[in-house]
Amino acid sequence: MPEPDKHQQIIEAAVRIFARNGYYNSRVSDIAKEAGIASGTIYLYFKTKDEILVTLFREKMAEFVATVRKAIAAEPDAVAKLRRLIALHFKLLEDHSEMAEVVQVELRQGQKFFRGASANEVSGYFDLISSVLEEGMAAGMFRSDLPVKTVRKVLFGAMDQMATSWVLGKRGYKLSETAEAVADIFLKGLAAKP
Amino acid sequence: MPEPDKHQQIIEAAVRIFARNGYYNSRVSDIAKEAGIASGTIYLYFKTKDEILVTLFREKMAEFVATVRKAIAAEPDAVAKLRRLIALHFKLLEDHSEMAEVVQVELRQGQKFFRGASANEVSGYFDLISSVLEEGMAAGMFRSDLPVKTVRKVLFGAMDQMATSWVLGKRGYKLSETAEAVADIFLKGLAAKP
Amino acid sequence: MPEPDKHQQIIEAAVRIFARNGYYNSRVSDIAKEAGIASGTIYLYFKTKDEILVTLFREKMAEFVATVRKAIAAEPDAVAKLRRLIALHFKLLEDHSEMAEVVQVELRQGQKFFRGASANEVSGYFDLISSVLEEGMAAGMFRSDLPVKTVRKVLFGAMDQMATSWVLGKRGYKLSETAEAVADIFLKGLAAKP
Amino acid sequence: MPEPDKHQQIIEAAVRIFARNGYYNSRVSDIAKEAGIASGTIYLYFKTKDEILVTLFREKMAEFVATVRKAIAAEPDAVAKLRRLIALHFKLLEDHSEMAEVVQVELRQGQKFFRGASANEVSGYFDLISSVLEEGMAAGMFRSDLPVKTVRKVLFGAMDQMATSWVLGKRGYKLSETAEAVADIFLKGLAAKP
DNA sequence: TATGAATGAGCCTTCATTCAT
DNA sequence: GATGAATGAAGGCTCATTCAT
Repeated sequence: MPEPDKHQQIIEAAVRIFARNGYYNSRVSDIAKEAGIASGTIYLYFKTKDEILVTLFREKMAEFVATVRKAIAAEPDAVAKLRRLIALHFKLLEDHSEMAEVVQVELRQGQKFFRGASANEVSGYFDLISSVLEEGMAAGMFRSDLPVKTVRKVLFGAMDQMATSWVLGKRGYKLSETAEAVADIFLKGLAAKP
Repeated sequence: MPEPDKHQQIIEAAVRIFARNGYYNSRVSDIAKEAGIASGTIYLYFKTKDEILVTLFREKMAEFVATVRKAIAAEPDAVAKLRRLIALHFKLLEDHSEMAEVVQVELRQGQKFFRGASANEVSGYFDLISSVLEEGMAAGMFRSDLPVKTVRKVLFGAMDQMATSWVLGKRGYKLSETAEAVADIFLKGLAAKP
Repeated sequence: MPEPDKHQQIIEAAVRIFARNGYYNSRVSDIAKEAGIASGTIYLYFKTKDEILVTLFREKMAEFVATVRKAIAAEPDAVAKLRRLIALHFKLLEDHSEMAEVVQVELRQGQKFFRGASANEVSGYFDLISSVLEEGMAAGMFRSDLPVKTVRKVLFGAMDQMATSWVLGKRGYKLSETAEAVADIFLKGLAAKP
Repeated sequence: MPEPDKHQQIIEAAVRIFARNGYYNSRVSDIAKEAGIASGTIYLYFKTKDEILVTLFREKMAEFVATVRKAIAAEPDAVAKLRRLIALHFKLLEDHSEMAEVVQVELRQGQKFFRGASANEVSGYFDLISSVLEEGMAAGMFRSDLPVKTVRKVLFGAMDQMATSWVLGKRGYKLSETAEAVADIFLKGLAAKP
């Protein structure tokens, strides 16, 4: 009976290793060493090296989405939900900087990440964002003259780029402190008011 | 005397091959075959496989930035420039779909791309965007109460995500037709007007 | 736990392969096949192909010197020691003809052998020869009017050339039977006595 | 009509290059550059890279033997001839230190040098040495109780080792100044006289 | 379950040699 | 003859994966 502990150990070790060296420059044996087990043992829990990456992302993403979903549920309206979502997106990455490194930088491996299994995981988050947008439109708080999909991509892209930039810049400032500005642009736009 | 033609042949072949298989799943010999030359010939023009990727990006990016810069120079004001920039960003990727594949998907190899030499190339584009934003702020067309850097990241992130999504979705629609919606959100914001 | 057996297997296989084809014309995979293992296994025991050669020489040389040292210790005086050393030098090469092939012919790779690590191993043998010479000089059995270093080189060179010539001549006679003549020339000289 | 000049240029360039980097670490293109010609031109004068080495040795060796032969012809008897031969052997190497590097160190490539064509060239020198020895034996100046071949090998080996040692020791002293000691040991032997 | 030694397919790169100009 | 760009075979080394213990 596979120990869930060991599974988790491997995932956590992989996060650290991938964050440090990148996926292609990490050996399975590096992960094993970091996890304090033999490299063969990895294969009792994961079929391939790729599967580690995919599983890691799947699980972390699910956790992430669950946390965000729960948090925004407590907010009174779509605008508040949106602000909370943005703030939390940044806060969670900030608090898990190794994971942020993996997600923002290492996981952007073409074939492996964007296509393939992980697509499904990401779409869970996309759906969550979309639901907030739709709620806001229905409530008349958000404009309804734009395709939700486009709006969702614009918002996600904006947050994602903020995060990537923060990771690449060696995390030299607090990502979460930029949340309000991002929410503000997204809600009110850049144009000067007449 | 190394022919510039051959250099270009190799770059173009590499774009096609990387777009098809991804960088790590492309053999140098694949590129050579695609270019119709012997694999050893590659090494008369590039020191390593990595250098092909980096050079490819550098040159294509420089071209891209030059094209955009020239186009927006003709526009009368910052708002027009911004709309033109967004439209062109999408149009150029649309017209070079293999390059788009490489840039949006394959090139996101952590260590190799974001860090390293390519960082400089990207920042050329970032600077261009920033200059438009600053021009608009100076002219009173854009809000001045937000950090330019943040605004720039939001815009770039939005465009980038639109592009990535389009590439991953097998380019099943016209990316350039989404340009106006993106510009609109960015300028006017999502919030419903009172 | 890396098996010492396998280390030795590889060394012995390498001796046979190098003796047969020469270092530069031997593939690592040839050694692996000869040792009855997979070629990747070699790299669990040696970092590079070069390291096999160097290690091989180091170990065999240490063995050689130890054997000679032990044998001459039993001899009563410097002349007897010298004769024994010459006889054993030849006998040992004769009994390990593949190793002789490698040492006399293949190992004379400029950069790799003479310079570099192996220099230290050779000097162990040189020191042993020198100590016998010095003992003989101190005892008044050998002339003291000549630099020990020169005498040592002359002796070693003479033995070495005898060995090389024997190896190149396909070992068509018994090398050890020439030992006495060599010792005789070295001790008494070529000049006719008045 | 192949220019003899170009042939010689290539040989001289090869001596310098091989002396500097060793045979296996020298590229044909290095030799070409050193000779101030295009690498393809080499192949108008030599069939292969190997042939350069072999020819180089053949020609230099022939020159060497001719010089020594002529010099000793002028000497009155076998002892004088022998002393002259030893002195000249050292002197010539000393005066052509790049060639010495090649001959003593780089040329000792098993398969390529000792066997194969070069064997013939060396034997010319061996014959010359033998002829002096035989002359001395016939004249009663040298002992006749030893096989000429053995005596010849001992002498050549002694000289060769002196030279090798001098080359490896970065030529930090004058090789030619050791000639007398070598001759002395060879003629009178090491044993103390009663 | 756990181990880690062993496997061997895979690939980048080098460089002697060729040949069209 | 001279050039040097082009060729392409060859091989050292890595590392994900397996499997006997």
